[in-house]
Amino acid sequence: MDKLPNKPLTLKDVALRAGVSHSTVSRAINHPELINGATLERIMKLVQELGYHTNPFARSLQTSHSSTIALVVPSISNLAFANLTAGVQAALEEATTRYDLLIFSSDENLKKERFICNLLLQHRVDGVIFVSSAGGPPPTSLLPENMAKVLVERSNKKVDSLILDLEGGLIEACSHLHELGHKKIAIITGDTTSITSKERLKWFQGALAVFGLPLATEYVEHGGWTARGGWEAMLRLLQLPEPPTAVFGVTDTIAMGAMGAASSLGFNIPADCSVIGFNNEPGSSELNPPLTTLDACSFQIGKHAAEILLGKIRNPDRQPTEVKYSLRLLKRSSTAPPRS
Amino acid sequence: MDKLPNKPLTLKDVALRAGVSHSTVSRAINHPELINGATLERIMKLVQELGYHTNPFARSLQTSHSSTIALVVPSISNLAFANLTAGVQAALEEATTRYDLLIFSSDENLKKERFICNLLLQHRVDGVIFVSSAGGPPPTSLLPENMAKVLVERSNKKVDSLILDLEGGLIEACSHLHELGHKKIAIITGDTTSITSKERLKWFQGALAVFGLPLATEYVEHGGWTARGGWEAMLRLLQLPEPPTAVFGVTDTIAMGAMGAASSLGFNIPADCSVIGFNNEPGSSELNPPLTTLDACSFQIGKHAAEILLGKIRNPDRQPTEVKYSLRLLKRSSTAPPRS
DNA sequence: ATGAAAGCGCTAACAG
DNA sequence: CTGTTAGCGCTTTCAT
Repeated sequence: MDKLPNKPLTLKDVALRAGVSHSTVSRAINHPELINGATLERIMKLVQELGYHTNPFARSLQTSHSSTIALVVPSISNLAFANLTAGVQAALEEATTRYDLLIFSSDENLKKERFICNLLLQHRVDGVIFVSSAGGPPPTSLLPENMAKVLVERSNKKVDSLILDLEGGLIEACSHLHELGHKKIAIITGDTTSITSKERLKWFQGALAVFGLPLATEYVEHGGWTARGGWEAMLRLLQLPEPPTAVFGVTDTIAMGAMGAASSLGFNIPADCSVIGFNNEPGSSELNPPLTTLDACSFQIGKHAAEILLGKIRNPDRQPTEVKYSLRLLKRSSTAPPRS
Repeated sequence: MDKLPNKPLTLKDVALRAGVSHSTVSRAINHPELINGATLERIMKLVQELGYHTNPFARSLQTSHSSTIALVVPSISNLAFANLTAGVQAALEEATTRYDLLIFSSDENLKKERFICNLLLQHRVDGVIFVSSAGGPPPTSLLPENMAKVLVERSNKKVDSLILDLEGGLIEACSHLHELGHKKIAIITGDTTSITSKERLKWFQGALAVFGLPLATEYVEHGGWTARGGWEAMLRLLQLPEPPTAVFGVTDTIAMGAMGAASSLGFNIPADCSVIGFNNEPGSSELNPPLTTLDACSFQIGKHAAEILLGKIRNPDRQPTEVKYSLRLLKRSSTAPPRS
């Protein structure tokens, strides 16, 4: 008739019923190989029946690790990052040891990123995955040397990192456009300041150069990472005295907005203007028209990042590596030869 | 020259330097009003300088609350839920006391949902927000009475819940279609089993009835919650001997896929077929054409849910309430009169 | 207003 | 193989 909010069981409760000491129960759970077969069985059955669960606070206090990892993304409400997050979750579910996932949004804001680092420190997460942080140096320096880290889309010799082969990917994209006969090719980046934008712009320009194509300043627009931004940028591009015949959006979302804008103006995609995106976000192949894009395998990368992180936690002495993902160009219907 | 991975400071470290006992430091942090002004100041300055942070495990072990809340969504890589998540994060950031956010995906899977409940139990989260759980009764019964909970898009007298006014919203949507002159209206749901699908279908059918419109069985399709699914469902609909002149997708993502499919077949949206979505996901207004949709304010709802949860944690005795969100129909360009 | 002491539940020596 | 013991770092009576 215990009316109290049933207090969780403790090791002692189990020990009492099993007729052993609480440390034996602890051992049974953490190092079963050290326990007599019969006793072990008896204990584990009891644990099952009673539904005992180790108090994570007590355990963490003792072991000083939290079984928690953190993921820091610029924004969770961005399909590519949401996808990457799902990949991380998937890896965590497959892992043999349970890890909880704490998610933070940095909003591409350096100050907030530092604040988050502080939080990670306080909460003593076992590891952290940083995705394409804001400008400046990755904030990993604010974190203890011995905290496992992996960087995504940002490189740093001293930390494991997963990066994209922007050079190769953008050459492939520009090659495609070049083969179709495009000469006037514009780009819509996310913003003017973020490293992500700058890098994609840089390699895009480099790729154009490979084909002897210049990049006029008026062909560099900024879309604020949103569909709306892509829309507005496209409007500006299309109003140019000499509008581009092809546009690269540094994100599918931006590219989608660009296509919407063009269509709203009565332009036909791809006949009047080709569009290429980046990420292969879910749904991009169902747009009108289906979007040609560079597939960045966000889910896969998230999963891989988590696997690397878990490995690093298990074996902290492994040398940091950098793995480079190549981008695959998915040719769909948003690209075609320019109107002659 | 301490080479060790600098161990975090403890209360004792601070106490030592401040020339007081560790309990005084603890009090200074948790109950400053009990401490002598001068001492308090001295201690807090030290805390600042040294960068001391309470060890969360020790505190939680003592207080048995975790300063962590959980969010359980069907899938994080779904724009509406990602948006809702962002709303939850926003509320947490604005709150006076820090709470960490643990995120779980239930995949609309009852078994997994139960597993997650188990996890929540083990991790002793202070509260949980369940979003449109899988079929069956909400799993809140598996959780201790005294754990704060809020349900989103699922109602339950005994728990705070946020629900959508599907009835009103769908009547508005159908009214719009009816006024435009549509008679042959189809629906693409998410799946055949989930409560979310069933409810939206039910109220859609009810809304059609309000205008004297029947819903033929062949006008009920299922899109698996994805753009691809919406695409395929639309293909089936359009191949019917008598294809619908308007389609309601229970999700913008599904509706987007439906529009893409129609376009790929050479149909013009909205001239040949109107499309209405649900959620007003980011980007829906930049589609080709911009999608008419029922705005479900996901971000706002997430934020509100978190606020309610925090209130509940603070004041557990408050009566559970149910707040109903009305849906606003955003008329954009994907709806028009049917071809005469 | 402050200190001493107990103990949250657990893990990991250390004995036996 | 198992029990005893000593903390992990903190909050909170209970004294003073």
